[in-house]
Amino acid sequence: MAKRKTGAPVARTPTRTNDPARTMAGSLEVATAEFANKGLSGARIDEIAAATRTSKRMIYYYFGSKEGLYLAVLEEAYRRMRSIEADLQLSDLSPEAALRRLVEFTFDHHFGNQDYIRLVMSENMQRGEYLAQSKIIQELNVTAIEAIRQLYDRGVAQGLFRAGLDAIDIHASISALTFFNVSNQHTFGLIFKHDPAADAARALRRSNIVEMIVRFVKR
Amino acid sequence: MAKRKTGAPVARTPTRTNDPARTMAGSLEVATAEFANKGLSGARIDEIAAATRTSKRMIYYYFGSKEGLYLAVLEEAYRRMRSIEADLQLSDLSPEAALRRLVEFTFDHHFGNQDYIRLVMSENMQRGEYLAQSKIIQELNVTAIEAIRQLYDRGVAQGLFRAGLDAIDIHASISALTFFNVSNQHTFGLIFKHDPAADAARALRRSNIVEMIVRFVKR
DNA sequence: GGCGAAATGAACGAACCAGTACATTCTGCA
DNA sequence: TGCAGAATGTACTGGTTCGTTCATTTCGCC
Repeated sequence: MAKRKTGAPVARTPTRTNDPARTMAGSLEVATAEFANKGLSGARIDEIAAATRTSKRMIYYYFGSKEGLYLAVLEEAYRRMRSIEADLQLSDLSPEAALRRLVEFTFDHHFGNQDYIRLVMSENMQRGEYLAQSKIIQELNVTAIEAIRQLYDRGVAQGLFRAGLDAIDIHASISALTFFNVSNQHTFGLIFKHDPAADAARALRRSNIVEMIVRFVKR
Repeated sequence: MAKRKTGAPVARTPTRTNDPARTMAGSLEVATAEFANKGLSGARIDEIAAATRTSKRMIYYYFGSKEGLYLAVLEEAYRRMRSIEADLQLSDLSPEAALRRLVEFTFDHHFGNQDYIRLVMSENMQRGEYLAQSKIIQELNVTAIEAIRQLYDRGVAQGLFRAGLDAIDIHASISALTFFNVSNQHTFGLIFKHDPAADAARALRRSNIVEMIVRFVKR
């Protein structure tokens, strides 16, 4: 468990090990969970520091302020999201299959990354104030839109999809349906179907969402 | 502007007027805006008090704690929402017309009550912790579901809608599409179509959402 | 018209929390 | 191998914020 630099002087009491990269990465990871759980104003720097291998002093050293840390967390979350989304290979599927796969993937992905969802919710509560400061965000949704546009255009060309739709609009619908499913699970799911067969209910919801999008696009 | 109880003694300097109902109502109104704007942890009791005709002392007198005030705000918001939703007269429209009207209404209503949306977002950030304490909430969505179920059953009976769908699921989709349109406007709208012709874009979005729901339900 | 309870006002306190001053240790490089 | 700058530890502070204490005024009611 104890970590000791090889060849480090045996003397000296607990020798410190400088590792900026680890320090920053560790802070970011803990901060992501904290901000996702409690939002910007609810999060506590002291708590983040306590859960880290490092100290509050270091967080301010690297990120400057609570807001700076929050912005770094946000950017990192978006970055991660984009890198995953890029992996989808839609071009070698038929338009409809590609669309189904995209929706299914988005649904699963949102469900599997609730911290990301909560960060986005939090940022919307701040009216996008911090996101507006960041360049990196702009690129994210644009690539998602592009994927849809290509797939959609193929579908129209083949006479499978009806023409005149907007890729942005389709993207908005997919996001809305899959995002809400996670973001509002507490106020919405509170009323009905609780735990019993939650997996089955989710699978049903998933297929309904796919169906809804496909029906909207098809001729 | 100055208020003076009729027949009150003319002597005495600024005579106080006890008015519990006004005090509570005023506090609730201001608190609603504050909580909607900044969330539970971001809101400040002192700021709420400062914006009221009354004092912080009174807020604690009536609501006990910050959380108590928050819960009262939440319940009041839900109550108001329910009373408005009940006004919809769907039974004398054809099933499809009724469905369209319901979706349009929900869309407009969410757009016009952004404080409510933000309160719900906030509550989801708290994982529904406070909503769970409240009885009144349960009833709200149930009536909305009932309205859909009736309309849907009529449509199925007339052979217009396909059978086998779940009213809750339809409600989820309507809510998701219309809620997201407001809740995520900042992180989503940031990238594309800004102010120019925002109204036109919203109208288009609205009709697309209606279309999507109708297509999903129809045979 | 007076009495007890409800309602209100002003100021205070104790905890909390973002951010910092000061001192020390490590590390790459000359 | 020694030094300059980067990285880190400790302890503190100044302001904020929820909640309360103490005292007073108003109101319903008999």
